Amino acid sequence: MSRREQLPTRFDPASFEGRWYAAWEASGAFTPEQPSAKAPFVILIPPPNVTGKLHIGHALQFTLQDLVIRWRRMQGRNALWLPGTDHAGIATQVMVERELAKEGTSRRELGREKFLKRMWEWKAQYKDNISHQAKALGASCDWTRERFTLDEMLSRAVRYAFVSLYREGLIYRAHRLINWCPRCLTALSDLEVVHKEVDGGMWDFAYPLVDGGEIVVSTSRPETMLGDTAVAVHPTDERYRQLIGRQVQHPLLDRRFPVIADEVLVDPAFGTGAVKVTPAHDANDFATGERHALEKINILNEDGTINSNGGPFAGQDRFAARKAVLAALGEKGLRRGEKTHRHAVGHCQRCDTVVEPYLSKQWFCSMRAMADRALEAVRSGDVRLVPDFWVSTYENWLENILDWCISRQLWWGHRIPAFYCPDGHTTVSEEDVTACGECGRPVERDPDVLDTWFSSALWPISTLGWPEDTADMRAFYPTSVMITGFDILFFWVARMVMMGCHFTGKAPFAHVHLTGLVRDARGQKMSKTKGNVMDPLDLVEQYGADAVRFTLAALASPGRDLPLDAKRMEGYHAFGTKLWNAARFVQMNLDGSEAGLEQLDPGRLALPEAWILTELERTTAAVNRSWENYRFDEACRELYQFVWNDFCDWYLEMAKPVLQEGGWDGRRADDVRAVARGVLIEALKLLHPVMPFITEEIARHLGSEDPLITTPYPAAGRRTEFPHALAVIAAFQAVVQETRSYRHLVGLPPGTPLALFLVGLDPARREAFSSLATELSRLAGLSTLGLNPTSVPAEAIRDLAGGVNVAIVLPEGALGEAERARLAAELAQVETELGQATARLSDASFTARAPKDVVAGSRVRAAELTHKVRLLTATLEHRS
RNA sequence: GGGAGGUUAGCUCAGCGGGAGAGCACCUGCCUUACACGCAGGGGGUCGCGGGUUCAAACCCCACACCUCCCA
Repeated sequence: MSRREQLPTRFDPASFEGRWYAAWEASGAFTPEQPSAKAPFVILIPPPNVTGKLHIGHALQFTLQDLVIRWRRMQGRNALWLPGTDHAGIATQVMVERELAKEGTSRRELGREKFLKRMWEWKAQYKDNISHQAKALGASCDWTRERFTLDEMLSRAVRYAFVSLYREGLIYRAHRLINWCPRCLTALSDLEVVHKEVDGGMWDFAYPLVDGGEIVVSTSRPETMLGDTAVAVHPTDERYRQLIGRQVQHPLLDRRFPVIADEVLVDPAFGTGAVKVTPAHDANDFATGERHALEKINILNEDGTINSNGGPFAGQDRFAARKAVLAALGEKGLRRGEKTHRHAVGHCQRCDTVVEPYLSKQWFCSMRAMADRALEAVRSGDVRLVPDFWVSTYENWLENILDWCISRQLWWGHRIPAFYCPDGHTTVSEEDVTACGECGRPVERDPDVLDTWFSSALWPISTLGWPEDTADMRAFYPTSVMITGFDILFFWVARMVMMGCHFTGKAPFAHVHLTGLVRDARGQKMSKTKGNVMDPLDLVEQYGADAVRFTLAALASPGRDLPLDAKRMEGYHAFGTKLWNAARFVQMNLDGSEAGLEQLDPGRLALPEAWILTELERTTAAVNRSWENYRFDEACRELYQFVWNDFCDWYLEMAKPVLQEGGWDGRRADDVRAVARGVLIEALKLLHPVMPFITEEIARHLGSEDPLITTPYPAAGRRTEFPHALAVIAAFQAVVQETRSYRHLVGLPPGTPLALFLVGLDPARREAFSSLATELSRLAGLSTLGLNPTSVPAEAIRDLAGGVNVAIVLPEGALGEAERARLAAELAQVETELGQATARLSDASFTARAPKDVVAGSRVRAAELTHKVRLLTATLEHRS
C-alpha cells in the first residue's frame, strides 16, 4: 500500500496543465510506432494559416481532433495526428505588405528576394504562436512530423504534381476571362470571389445606328461600354428584327460594331430587350463573343484604371470612369433613363475589393475528370461525409465545376515550374532549366506562384513524403478522418479527394467530419469589428483547457453552429471542480486502499454497487458509440450526467453511511472503497479524451500507475450488468425524492426526521428495500422506516412513488391552502392522464394493432394511475 | 433562380413514431464534516402554421410562413 499525496483542496488547472503536456510529449506518447503491428489511426491537421493566431474555430477543431485521436490511441491504435501550418499565399502576403506600407516601402521596392526574407521572418514568428496555442489546448500532435506547406519536402511534391498534371494534359495555360483583384493585382479562382448583394444603378442609354435611328441598352457597369463590340438582340424579337446586321456608331470612341442576334445571351423580356456586349469584361459576353467571333477589347489596366483603349477616359479609375462615361453620354443626349438596382457584385475574399472579370493569360487545372472521380469516391462510400446532408452540396458543386485557375501573381508561394523562351516555347520541368527544351534558347521562369489551395490539395500525401514511396506513406495513407470546417468543403476537402484519388488511386481519408461555426452567445458571427471575438488562450487561462475543450465538444451538435456562452464555460469549469471534489472525497475515505474493480465478486455485490457498475457499463457503451459516430455532444452529456448525477449525487451519497459510520461488515466496506475508487478511475478514463489534464492529475493522486494517455480505453461488454439493481435503485430514488418533496411541500426544514412506510411490497422488493434501509433513512431523512407494516397511521400522506406504495407521516396539522391546491392540481393532472390511458385501452384498434409490449405498458400505467388517484384522493380527504 | 439547414421551456440546444428533456436563467429552503463553482425541492412548453398518413405524430408525407447559409 503506497502513500499518495492528497489532492489539493483547490482545483487549479494552471498548476498542472503545463506539467502534464510536457510529460506526455517527453514520454513519446504523441509519436506513433514506425513500424508497428497495431492498426493505424491517422488524422492530418487542417493546417492553420501562418497569417496570425488561432481563433476559437481552430480551438474547436483542435479539440475534436485531439479527442478522437486520444480515444483511438487509448483503444490501442497506432495513432498519428500530424500537425502543420499553411503559407496562405494572398492572406499572408497582404499582412506583410501592409506592414511594409507602414514603413513607407513596398514589396516591389524591396525586390523579390528581400521580400521573401521578410515573409519567412513573419512565418517563423506566427508558426511559434500557433504551436504554443495548440499545446495550451492539450493537442497531442506528433511534433516530430510537423510540416509547413513551403517545406522542401512538400514543395517537391507540389512541383512533381504540377509537372505530372501538365504532362497528362490536365494543367494548361490559356488566355481567358478570369477574376482579377485590382488591389491584390492577381488572378483569383471562382471560389475566392465573394458575391455580395449591393445597391447599384441600372442605366439606359442609346447607341446611334450608323444609318439613322438608335437602339437602347441597359447596363449596371456603364464604363464597360468603352469595350463594347456588339449589341445583341433576340432573333425572334419583332422590335429589333430589321436592325440585325446593321452597324452601331460608338458615341465616345471612333469605332463601329454590329447589331447581332443571339438567343442565349438575350432575354427579350428583360429591360429593353437589347444588350450591349463586352466580351473582354463579362463572362456571358465572352461566350457570346466566341460564338460570333467578336473582337475582345480589354479596357482596363491591372490596377483597375482605364487603359489606352478607353480613349479620352484612359488613366481614370474604373469607378471615376463610370461617372465620366455617364456624363459624356448625357452631354450627347443619349441617356435614356436610370433606376436603382440591387445586384450581386463579386468581391475579393481577402481584401474586399470589387473584382473585375479580366482577360488574362493564366494556368488552369482541368477539373471534369477529377471531379467525376471525387464524386464517385463519395457516392461509393469510400469517403463518408458527416453529417451526410453535405453530400448533396458536395455533388452540386462538383457536377457544375469549371476549370480551376491556379496561377497567382504573388511572390509568396510555390513558384510555377514553367520556363519560357523568346520564341514562345514553354518548358515545364521538375528541375530548374536554363535552356528551352525545344530550341535551346535561354529561358525565363514564370514569375507567378500557385494558388495556395493547390498545395493544400496535396497535403494528405505531401506531408507523408509522396511522391517518394516512404514508410509513412505506406503506414499512414489513406488517413482515417479529416475534421474541418464546412466552409472549406469546396476549397479544400473536395480538392484533396481529387488529388488523392488522382495520384494514389485512393481517397485521402475515410471520413470527413464537418464542424459548424463558433458564434457568440447571441448567435452572432464573431468578428474583430463587432468586438465579440473570444481568444482561446484567454479562455484557457480563465477556465482551464479542460473546460474549454468540454464546452466546445458539448456544443458540437452535428451540422449546427455553436453559440458559445461564457456561462456555459463556467458551468463546465464547475463540472471540473465537482469531479475534483468527488475525487478528494473518495481519496480521503479510502484509508490508503488502492483496491479496484477487478477484485470484486460480481455474484455478491450489494445493490448500490451493482447499480453504479451497471450505470457505468451503460455509460461506457453509450460514450464509445457516441465517439464512434462523432456525436461529441451526446458523449459529453452522458459523461456529465454519469459523473454528477449518478456517481456524485446518488452513489457517493449512498456510500457515505458505509464509509463514514461504523457497524458495517468489512467485506462491504472493502467493496464500497473498491467501487468508489474503481468507478471514479473508469470515469476518468472515459473522460480523458475530452478532459485530458484534470483526469491525469486526479488519476495520479488516486494511485494510477500509468498515465491515462496510454491506458486502454474502457470498452463495453466486459462487465456483468445488473438490470435488477437498476429497477430497485430507480424505485429507491423515487421514494427518496417523494419523501423530500412532501417535506418541502408542507414547509418543514430539510433536516426534519419523518416516518415512512412502504406498503404492499412483494417479497423480493421488500428484501431489497430492507438491505437499503440505512441508505434510505439517511437520504430521505427518516426517523422510522416500516416495510409492509400491519397498519399505517390514518393521517399519513399516501402516494405512489416509482411503483411503490408510500405512506409518509407528517407532523399533525392540516395542509395549508397552497399545499392542498398543489395536490389537487396534481390529482387533476393524474386523472387526465388516466382518462387518456383508459380511452386508449378501450380502443379496439389500439389493442389489436399496437405491439404487445406497448399495450401491456399502457395497462400497467393505467393501473398505477388508478392507484395514485385513490391515494391522492385519500390524502386530500384525511388532511383537510 | 437552384440547393442545404433551422423553427421544441425566458435563453442556448438535445430528442426525430408509443408517458415533453438538458444546461443556464428563475422561485423556495438549506454553510447536511468532498464540493455554496455546492445540496435539496419547485414553477415554466397548443414541440412555427395548415392539411395528410397511422390504432398512435414534436418525430413520417404535402403545402405554407419566417430565419441562416451555400451556389448561380
